[in-house]
Amino acid sequence: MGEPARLKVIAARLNLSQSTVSRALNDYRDISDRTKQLVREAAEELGYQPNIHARRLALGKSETLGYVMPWQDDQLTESFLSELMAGMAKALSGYGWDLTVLVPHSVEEEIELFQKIARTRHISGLVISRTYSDDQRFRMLRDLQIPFVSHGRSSDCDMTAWLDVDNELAFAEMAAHLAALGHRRIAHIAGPEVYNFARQRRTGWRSGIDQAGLDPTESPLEVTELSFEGGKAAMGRLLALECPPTAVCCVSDVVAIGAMLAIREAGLVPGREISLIGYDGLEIGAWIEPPLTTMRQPQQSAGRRLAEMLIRLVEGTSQPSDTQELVRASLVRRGTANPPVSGWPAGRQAVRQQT
Amino acid sequence: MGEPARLKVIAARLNLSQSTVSRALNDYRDISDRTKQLVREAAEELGYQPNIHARRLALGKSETLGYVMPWQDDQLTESFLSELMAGMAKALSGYGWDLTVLVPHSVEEEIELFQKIARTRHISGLVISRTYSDDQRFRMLRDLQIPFVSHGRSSDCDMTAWLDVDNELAFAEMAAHLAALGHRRIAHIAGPEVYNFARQRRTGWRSGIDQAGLDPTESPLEVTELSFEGGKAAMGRLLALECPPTAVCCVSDVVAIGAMLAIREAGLVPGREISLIGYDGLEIGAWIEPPLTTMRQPQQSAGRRLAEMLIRLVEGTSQPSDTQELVRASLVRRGTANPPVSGWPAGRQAVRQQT
DNA sequence: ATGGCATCCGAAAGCGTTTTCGGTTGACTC
DNA sequence: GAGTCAACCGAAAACGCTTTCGGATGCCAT
Repeated sequence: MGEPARLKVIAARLNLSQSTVSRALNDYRDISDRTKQLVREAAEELGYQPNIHARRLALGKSETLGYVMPWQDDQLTESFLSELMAGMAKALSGYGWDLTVLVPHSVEEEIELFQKIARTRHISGLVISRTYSDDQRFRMLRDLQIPFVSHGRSSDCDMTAWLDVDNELAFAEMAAHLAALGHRRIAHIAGPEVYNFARQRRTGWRSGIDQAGLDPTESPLEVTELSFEGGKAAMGRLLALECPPTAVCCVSDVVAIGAMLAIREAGLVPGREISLIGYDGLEIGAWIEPPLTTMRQPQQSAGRRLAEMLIRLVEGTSQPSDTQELVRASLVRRGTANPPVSGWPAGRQAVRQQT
Repeated sequence: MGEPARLKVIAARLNLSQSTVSRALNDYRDISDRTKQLVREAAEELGYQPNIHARRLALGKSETLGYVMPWQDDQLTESFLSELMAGMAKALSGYGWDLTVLVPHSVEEEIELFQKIARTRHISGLVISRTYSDDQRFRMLRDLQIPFVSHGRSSDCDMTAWLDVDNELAFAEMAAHLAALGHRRIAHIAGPEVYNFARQRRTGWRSGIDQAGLDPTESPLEVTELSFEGGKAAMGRLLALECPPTAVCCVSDVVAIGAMLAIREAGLVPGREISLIGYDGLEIGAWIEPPLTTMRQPQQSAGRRLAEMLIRLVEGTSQPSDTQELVRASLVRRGTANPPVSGWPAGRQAVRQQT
C-alpha cells in the first residue's frame, strides 16, 4: 500500500524489461500471450495504476475534458447543472477520463481561458452551454482548434458539434396544446434574444400560433431575464395590457414560477384565468400550488451523450458535422394549463373580488 | 499560435540553457535579475505556458482537487451543488489548480475511487460532503493519507478538517423563533439519522424546545427521506396525530415544500394553521405561495473556503486539526412562520370546511 | 600569487510512461 | 546449410519540466 507500484518494479519482479511490461499492459501484439498473462497478474497483485501525468506527457494528450459553467446567471435557473455534470463525469470515468470544471467570470476571462487551453492542451476538449445566437466562442474555438461540443446550438452550427433540444418543436407543441384547450390569446414570455434557445423558442411559439390559425396580433410577446424576477415583471406587463392573454408560454420553469406570483398578486389564480406552461421540467414544479405544467427536456442522459460525443471528437473518430443530436422535449401535464374560463378578462373586476 | 512555445525555444532564443530559463521563471535566486527580466519578457512575448503534465510529473504533485458528488440522492435536494463547485473552481483557478468532479455510484465504487487516488495521486486532495454520523470515509481517507476536507462534520471530527454550519444553533434558533411566536407544539421533520447534520439539527431543535420551557412530549418527531415526497409523507403523519403540532421545523427547504403540499391537501393553509420553517435558503422558497420562511446557510463563500482550506492541507501549510470552520445560518423571515391561530386544532373540521 | 567565497549559469539526471528500432531466437524454406 | 521470416523482447529515445551538482568567473583578503 505504501509506495505505488511503478512499471519498473513489476518489470524487475518478472525479470522483464520495462518496455515489455508497458506493451503487455497495452496489449501490443508483439508480446506473447503468456507474458501478457504474467504481467497482468503481477500488475493486478501489486495494484498497479499508471502514473497519469507520465502517461499524458508521453502520449501528448490529457484525457481531460472541461465543462464551462455558465456563471453570469443566477443559481436555480441552472439547477440541472449538477445533474448534467454528474452525467458527464460518470460517462467519462468509464473511459478513464476526467472532467474539470471551468468558471470564467467574464467574456474576457473566457477568452483568456480558451487561449490558455489552446497553448497548454491540458484540457483536450470543452463542453459549453448557454449558447448565444451569434456566439463568437464558436469561431474562436474552431480557430484555436479546440474540440468542443455545445449544449445548445448557435445560429450557424452546421459545422460544429452540438446536442440540443428541439426548442422550436417544443414551443410549437406548447402553443398547440394551449390552442387545443380553447385559448385564443396565447402570449409568450421570452428570454433575451442573445440566447439562441430563446430565439428558437420564440419562433416555435410563433409558428404554433400560426398553425393553430390564431390571430398573431392577439398574442403578445414579452422579453425578460431568465429569473424569477424577470418572469414576474413580464407577467405584470402582460396583465396590464388592454386585453390580456388567457395563456402564456414561458421560456423556462423559473420564469413561469415568477409569472405565477404576478398572477396571484393580481388576485387571479394561475391555471384558471391565466394558463401557463413552463419549460425544463424542474422537479420543484410538481410541488407548488398549482403544480406547473411544463415541457421536460430529457436532461438525464444529456451529460452522458455530451461526453461521448466530445470523446469521439477529441479522438478524431468523428467529425463535428456529423456529431449533432436533436432531442425532443415532452409535455408534462400538471395543473396550470386548463381551458379558458368564461367571463375573463371581460369580467376582470368580478373575478378579482371573488378571491 | 501554432506550436506552443516550450522551455527549449525560449532558451534557444536567448542563448541560455533550458534549466536557467526554468529557474528564472520560478524565481530562483541564483539567477541574476537581468536574466530573469529577459526570460520573463520572452516568455510573455511567446505566450509561454508550461506543459502541465511535465510539470506535475517532475514535481510529483497534481495540483488538482476532487469534489465527490453526493449522487445516491435526488437532484433538487442538492440544488446548491453547482454553486459550491463554482466557488471551489473559481478559488482554485487563482492558484492554477484544477477541480475535477468525481461521481461514485455506490459505496464500493467510492472505496475503489479512494484507493485508486491513493495509488496514483493524480488528485491530491478531496472535498466530500453529505457526511454520515459514523462515516467510514474519514478513517479510510486518513489511512490512505489522502488530504481532505469535509463539508459537514462527522461525529468524530476533532482531527479532521471540515467546514460546517452550526446546525444545532440554527435549529435551536428556529425552535426559539417559533416558540416566541406563541407556538407550544413544535414538531420536527428530521432527515435520516445516518447523516450527521440530520442528527445535529434534531438535537438543536430539541434543545430549542427545552430552552423555551416547552413540554417535549408535545413536540413530535418524524424522520423521513430528504425529498419532496419525504416531506409530504412525514407531514401527513403529523397531521394524523391526535393532537397535531402547530409548527414544524423542517430539516431542509425541499422537505418543507413537500410538507406544504400535505398541509394544503388536508385543507389547511401553510403558515396559518401550521407554521413551517425550512432550511437551506433556496431561492425558490421566496416564490412559492406562501413564501417559505427558512434558515439560510452562507453557501456563497463555502466553496471558496473549502478550496482554500484543502490547498493549505495539501501543501502542508496547516494541520487538519486547525483547519476547521463553523459558520452560522441566519433566519430569513418570509410567510410560513406566524403566530398560531386560535380554534385549531380544536376546531379542525370548521377550518377544513372554510376553505 | 594563492586561497576563499559569492554570484551566476550549464550539464545532466530524474520524474514514469510510450514507442521506435533493432536484435535474438527458432522454425521453415529451397 | 544459407537465407527468410515470424515471433518475441530489450535498449534507448522521447515527452517537457524541475532540481542537483558542479564549473566558470570575478572579487576580496591573505
